[in-house]
Amino acid sequence: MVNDLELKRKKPLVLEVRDELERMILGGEVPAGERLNEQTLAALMGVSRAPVREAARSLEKDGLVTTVANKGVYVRKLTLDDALELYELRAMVFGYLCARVAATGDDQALEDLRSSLTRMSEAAEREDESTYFTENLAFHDKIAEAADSRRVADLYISLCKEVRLMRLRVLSGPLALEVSNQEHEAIVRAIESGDIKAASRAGSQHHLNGKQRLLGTYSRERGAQT
Amino acid sequence: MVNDLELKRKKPLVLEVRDELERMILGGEVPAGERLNEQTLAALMGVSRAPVREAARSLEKDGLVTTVANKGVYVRKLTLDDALELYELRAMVFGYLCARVAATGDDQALEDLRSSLTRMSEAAEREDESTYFTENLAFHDKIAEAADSRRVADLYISLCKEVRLMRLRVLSGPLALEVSNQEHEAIVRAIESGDIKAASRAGSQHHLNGKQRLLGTYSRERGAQT
DNA sequence: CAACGAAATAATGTTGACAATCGACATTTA
DNA sequence: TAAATGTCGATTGTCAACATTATTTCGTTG
Repeated sequence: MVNDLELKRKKPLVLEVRDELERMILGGEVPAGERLNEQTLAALMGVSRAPVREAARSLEKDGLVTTVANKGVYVRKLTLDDALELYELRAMVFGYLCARVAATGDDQALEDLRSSLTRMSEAAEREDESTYFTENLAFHDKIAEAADSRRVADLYISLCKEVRLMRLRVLSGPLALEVSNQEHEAIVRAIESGDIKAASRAGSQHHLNGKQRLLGTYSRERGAQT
Repeated sequence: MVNDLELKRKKPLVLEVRDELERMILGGEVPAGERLNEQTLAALMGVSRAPVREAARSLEKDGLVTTVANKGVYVRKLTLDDALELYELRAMVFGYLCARVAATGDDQALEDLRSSLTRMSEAAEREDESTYFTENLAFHDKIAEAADSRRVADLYISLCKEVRLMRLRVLSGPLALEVSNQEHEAIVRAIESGDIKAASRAGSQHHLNGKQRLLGTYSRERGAQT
């Protein structure tokens, strides 16, 4: 439930609202294409409309919603083509990030990545998709951070959130987790070796493979439909 | 029949403010790092603070300003490293856009690009840097539009604005214009041929060359400085 | 005289009310 | 009947006032 962001807040009000809205959107509580009513949401959270507006603008910055003048903000609806483009763009950006990490050679970051790798491996063996999912996000975030490029890292994180709008489950089934983590390991190896081009390739390829998995999922669903 | 003047007058207030602020920032009227005072600007433009805030958020979306909680919005200040990263990111994205244009094969777009090319060539011969500058922007925008990918095109346009924050004049001198336009022609040729990879390479290389020109400018300035 | 702290100041954050705008529905007219 | 127009309701856009936070100033104290 979304009721009452209590008064004992420590974070700025706008962030509270923003996080709540983001959770609702990415969690699928509000379907794609749905309009977000300012005053309704403001009343629900017990705040005024201004912070809701600010939060909506913030979400727009991340591509989660679109604003139509005099009409309101709508949860962004992605077509399959949009998603495929996002995958390609994200693949490029991630390749760039991996290359930068390989170039800097941050030992601490590498250690973190390694431990993240083992946690994912364990989750994959247990077929614990939920844990794998969150740890997977953390792994990618860590690479983004280690690349030491605020601007590009923010873009990458934003792109990942956008992709999540489609609420795809391409990472389901024990095999998918295993394959995905092998790609992660390839990325870390390339970074460790300091081979910039290899790191870029491994990073890009990881998301491009995700795109192929997505296409596979869709054609399978289409085949199973009717 | 549509009356342009009336449309301009009826343009939403927020856009009015946004464009004015963008003009002031990109035009260099307000220096980088400067704080934008909400009520001062509101009073200056004869509006309330709300539209100024909205406009500021919009500019933040494009990376022209940064917002610090409880302190205000500041004109983004780019370090040389930031700019170099932006050049690389922009090069990737532009390569992607060029590849897409090559893949779609839009004849109308190609014709527009060709005519833009000749206009730039003429401006280069006249050493008319101002005209070349605006036509150059239009050329790149056209490619972004023709790529038929709203999301990526917006990102690219946004990146170009960000780069302009540094107010660099890498495109000065008759030779620079000539060289730049040769790269443009290479891009169009690659697109015409339908060679996707060549188009991607040509597009990326164009901005990467720009990065090198920027580095050259800086080292020259550093050399002349002391 | 330097250093610390509290009050004054100025800015942003937040609020509720009002105005402008858009879509839907009803009414009129050819 | 159907097209055009007028009205109504709902929602966003805008505004001025208040609350909170950060900074600066200035007086006190060691």
